[in-house]
Amino acid sequence: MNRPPVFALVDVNNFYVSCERVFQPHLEGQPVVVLSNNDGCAVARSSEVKALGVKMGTPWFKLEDLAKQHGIQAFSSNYTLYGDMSNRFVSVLRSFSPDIEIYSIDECFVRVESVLSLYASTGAMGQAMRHKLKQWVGLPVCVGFGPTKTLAKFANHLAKKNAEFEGVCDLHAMSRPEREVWMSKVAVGEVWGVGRRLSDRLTALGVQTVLDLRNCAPRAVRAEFGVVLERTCRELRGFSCLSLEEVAPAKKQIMVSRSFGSPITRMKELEEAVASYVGCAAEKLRRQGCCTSTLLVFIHTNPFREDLPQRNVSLSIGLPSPSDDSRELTRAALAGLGKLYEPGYAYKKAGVLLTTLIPQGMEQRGLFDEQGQSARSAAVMSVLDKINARFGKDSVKTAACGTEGAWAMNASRRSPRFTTRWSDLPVVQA
DNA sequence: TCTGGGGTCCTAGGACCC
DNA sequence: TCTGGGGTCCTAGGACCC
Repeated sequence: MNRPPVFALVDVNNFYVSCERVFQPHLEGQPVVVLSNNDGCAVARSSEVKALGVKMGTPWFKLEDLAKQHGIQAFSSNYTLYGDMSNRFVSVLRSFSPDIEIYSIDECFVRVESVLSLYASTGAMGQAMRHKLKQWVGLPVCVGFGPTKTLAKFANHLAKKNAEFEGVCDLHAMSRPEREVWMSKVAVGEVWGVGRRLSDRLTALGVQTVLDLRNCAPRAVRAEFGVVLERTCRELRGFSCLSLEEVAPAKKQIMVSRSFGSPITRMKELEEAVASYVGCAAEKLRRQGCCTSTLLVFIHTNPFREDLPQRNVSLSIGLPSPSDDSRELTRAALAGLGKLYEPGYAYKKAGVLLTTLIPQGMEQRGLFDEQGQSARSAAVMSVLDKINARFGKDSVKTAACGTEGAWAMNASRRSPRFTTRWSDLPVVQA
């Protein structure tokens, strides 16, 4: 029963925009963008907006004229909504196959060779996925099938860009010459794992299309570009090098950083922002069941304002013994911030990075730690997390976070949390 | 006026060990 | 004139992903 692997890559079309449309159906067919934090850049575009030539990551202020002209509707990021919709997306996919890797908020790899016999064809399985996800969750997806992850990604790309596939592309169903024709039509930069830099270097060497890269000798690719691209090359040739990661590996670092709604000059506000980020990072840390022994704090000014003095500094702080206690981490971070802060600059962004993450119970305790201290700390943090889980984020936080939030980011265009707050439930008129 | 956030992996070089 | 071999750990920087 050792069938060769068949990977499906299921990807939601314009995920954030599609989530907004589920609860605001009048947006269907309209040009819509979703903006990054602080309403900075366009990070999701409806097909109507893409057709206007708007590129991923375009700053919103550069788009406003075009938006007025074409009636583009813009939304602030509503991560609570997108996260919840993502969970629903995954749970529907699990009804097709138990072998799933959640690759990103809007994409899953699925191993399907063990369940394909339930369908008339691989393509039929793909259409069944599309139909069920649209009906149950309201999200439009494309599906690509291939013998490796990289090829499934490529198939998904074809399904997205070419209407004749009707949202599902199965590379197995093609003849070899047919596959090669498609590979010769797509630029090498579209391959998963080939970014701008590699794409430029490859093109300069005459490797311009997906087919060109597939036809390279893997050994030569390794010598010139390293082991990562060699794997990509082998995957394009149909040898599976990347396996399905069903259990998400524990994070190796936890980062929380934000740009401010408006620049900050005062220490007090920086402290509040950093304390808030630490609280958020510490909560993630506890959810993963880890503690940390190193914490990095950074602050910087707005790099786009070349007319203003710039400051970009960070400090790594070692803790006397590993901790997951928001209060201890906050103390350490604020002490570090005190050393970084210089008046006279307009700070635009700050952040916290937890690096050395150690599983709970494996930590090396300090020689002079008091007995029982850790148990008390764990009890307090557990209550804190329970209250916030029940009554909403930030119901309880350290006093260092302040209450004014003058530094908070802009999100004036955010839609309601339709699926996660009683007060935001959509109302259906009878 | 206005430009996101959060990750991973690989490599090279230096410090240090026996 | 002439100075080994094998290894780990850490950091910084570069590349990639969504």
